[in-house]
Amino acid sequence: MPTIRDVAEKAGVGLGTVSRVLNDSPLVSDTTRRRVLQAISDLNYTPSLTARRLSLGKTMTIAVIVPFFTRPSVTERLRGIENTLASSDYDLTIYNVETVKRRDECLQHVIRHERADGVIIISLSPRDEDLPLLVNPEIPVVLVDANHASLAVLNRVVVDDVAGGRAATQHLVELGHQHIGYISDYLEEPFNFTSSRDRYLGYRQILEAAGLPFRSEYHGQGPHGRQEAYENAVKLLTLPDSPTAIFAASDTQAMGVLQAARDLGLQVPEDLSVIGYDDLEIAEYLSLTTIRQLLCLSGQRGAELLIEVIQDPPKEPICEVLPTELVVRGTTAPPKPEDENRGSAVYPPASLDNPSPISQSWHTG
Amino acid sequence: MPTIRDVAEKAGVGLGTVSRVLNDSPLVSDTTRRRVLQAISDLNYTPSLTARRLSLGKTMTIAVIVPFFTRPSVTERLRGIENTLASSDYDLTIYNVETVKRRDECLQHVIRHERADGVIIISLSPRDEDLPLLVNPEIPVVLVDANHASLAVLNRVVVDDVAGGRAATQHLVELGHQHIGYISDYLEEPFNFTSSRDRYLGYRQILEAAGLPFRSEYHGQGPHGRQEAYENAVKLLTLPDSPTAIFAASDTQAMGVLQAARDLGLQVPEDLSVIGYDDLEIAEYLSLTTIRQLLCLSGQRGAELLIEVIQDPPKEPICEVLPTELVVRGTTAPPKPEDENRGSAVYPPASLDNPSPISQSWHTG
DNA sequence: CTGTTAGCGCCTTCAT
DNA sequence: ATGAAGGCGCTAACAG
Repeated sequence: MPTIRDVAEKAGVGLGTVSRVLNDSPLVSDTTRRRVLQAISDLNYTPSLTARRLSLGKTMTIAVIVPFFTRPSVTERLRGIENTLASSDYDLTIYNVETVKRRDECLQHVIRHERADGVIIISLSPRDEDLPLLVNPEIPVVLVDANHASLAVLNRVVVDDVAGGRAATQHLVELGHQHIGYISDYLEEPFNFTSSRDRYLGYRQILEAAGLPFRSEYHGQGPHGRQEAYENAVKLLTLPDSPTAIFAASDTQAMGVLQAARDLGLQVPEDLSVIGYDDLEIAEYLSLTTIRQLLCLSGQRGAELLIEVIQDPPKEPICEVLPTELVVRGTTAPPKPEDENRGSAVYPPASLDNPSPISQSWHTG
Repeated sequence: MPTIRDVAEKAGVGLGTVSRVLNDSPLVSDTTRRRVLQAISDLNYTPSLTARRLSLGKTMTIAVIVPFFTRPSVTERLRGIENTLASSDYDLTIYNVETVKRRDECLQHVIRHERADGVIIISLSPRDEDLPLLVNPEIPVVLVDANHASLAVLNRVVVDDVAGGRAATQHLVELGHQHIGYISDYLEEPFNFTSSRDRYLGYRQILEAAGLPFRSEYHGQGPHGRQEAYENAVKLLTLPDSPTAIFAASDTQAMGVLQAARDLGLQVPEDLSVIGYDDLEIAEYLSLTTIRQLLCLSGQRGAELLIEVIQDPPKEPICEVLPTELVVRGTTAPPKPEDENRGSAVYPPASLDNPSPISQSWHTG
């Protein structure tokens, strides 16, 4: 493997000159430059990234710490990051986090020296005990999708999930629903995700504003996932006084709700309205009403912000808020009139123990 | 930022000694080691990865070149890679490729010096002109999901997609279908993906074995994607003599087929059988019959293989073949008897120009 | 304009 | 068991 020294010899020039043409400095005569270039291509030489990193004191890479990076919402964010990094000089290294232990490892090791020039942390909202690490970090940090009062000291790109939660709930209220369920991740879980909590707040705010009581049995929490949401939805929908509408904290969870409705023989949106959150690509396929957030853009802005911050650190932490938008499709409609005075519904329990494979059937209202 | 030299001074030892305890060499007395360790923790010292890389001549990172890394099948593979790398000392850097130009850039730059100790290339089947780069690479290369005769010289992890294509088609034939369509990516496209082609071969083989004619109008090709598959499916299903079953080259494309069936008022599986490929998580949700391939495992094996190859290069290229499996769910069934002698079906063209949002309804046979 | 020199931080001989 | 010295490949500052 040829080094810069070999090139210098071959071209009959000094070592520094080669370096200069490599970094296209203007301080090289055209003829020398040509000679060096020739030698470079003769030797099939490529500069060593590692050596250059050491010399420059930069790693030329950006690290992303991300939980569960196969979740569609997460990959969209990553795509935004990758896209903007691709047109920069930074490499992208990914640390996927699926356990609390690994999250802590990553926070400790990655943010420290030499692994990256900057870090983007997705959806992981640092605990108070992590803050010291992040507030005066050795390398710049940008948080994406982590909203927390105490995070005001950090650079971040967020969405107003409380407002999103309000928008979703408001939509259902305006349709005339009075029995509105909410299905989400555990509000308290070890990763300290904030989105379910914030959307929950918005949900509560609208209920209150509309004079509707909050009922804890209308709130199904569980691990993130379609299947878990399915189970929670079944619980809500078999309640004596079951909701006529369900707000799911993500499109994935909304899919579980739709599945539950199907298996219980409920028509969507006639018998049950469902609204999701995210506007994944699949939401359109399912004709799912949802709250759109700009996932890909959040990654893009996060990466752009990080690069800015690396280039010149801001005095004050920067916070960028991305908008949300209600997208009305086919899974929400006014409740049936008779739902007003319905008693306890009875469903064939057989379909629960042994849910029929698929018998889906809903129409736009 | 403290260096090894600071630690040495603080501990009152030589620079080499610190290095030794860092790499837990046995050639250090217990007392000295303790003293050094103390200094390290006092100074909150961490060794510089970059310097160590340069000195060791290793990058301690593995690069993955991957097209369209937001596709679910791809992220599953990536997850397998990430998981096995997480428990190793390697970092993972990702090069996402969405254009041919970028693919070529990546092949050129990444495989060359110093960016990584090894490369995993997913689903990108190198052209003959790329082979020289890969056959005597500067760093080890493992291909995942790239099957090609001329690739026998490379390490790789593959699935027998021809067999998978056969299995899918065979299943439909056994159910009694005689009019079987195939919807896939373009068989020839710039990225040189092999999967659609191989599955196509399997499809053809079974048709022939079953004495069924191949009809080119039964093969819909287009760019990868649900929407594109939808449009192709509509074409097939509005043919005068439309197929009673469709084999889609991926679950994503199968979703487009299901959507088309829905919009055309066809019941699945009564009027139309659909089989996909991959067994994505969503396949179960959709009760989609499909060919399962072990996506996550393919990534895992790829990473493991690469690490092996880095540690000691094999004499002969290693090829590992992963199995496929037919998973029968609710979208395939025998054709209706009356389909045998059906003429040209007539569908309301309105539903094509303005497809109804969702009116899905199928049952297991 | 260009050659030379001194690091960047660490690992690894080589003496001791 | 340990300290000193040389080198990994490159950049940047300094003379010329």
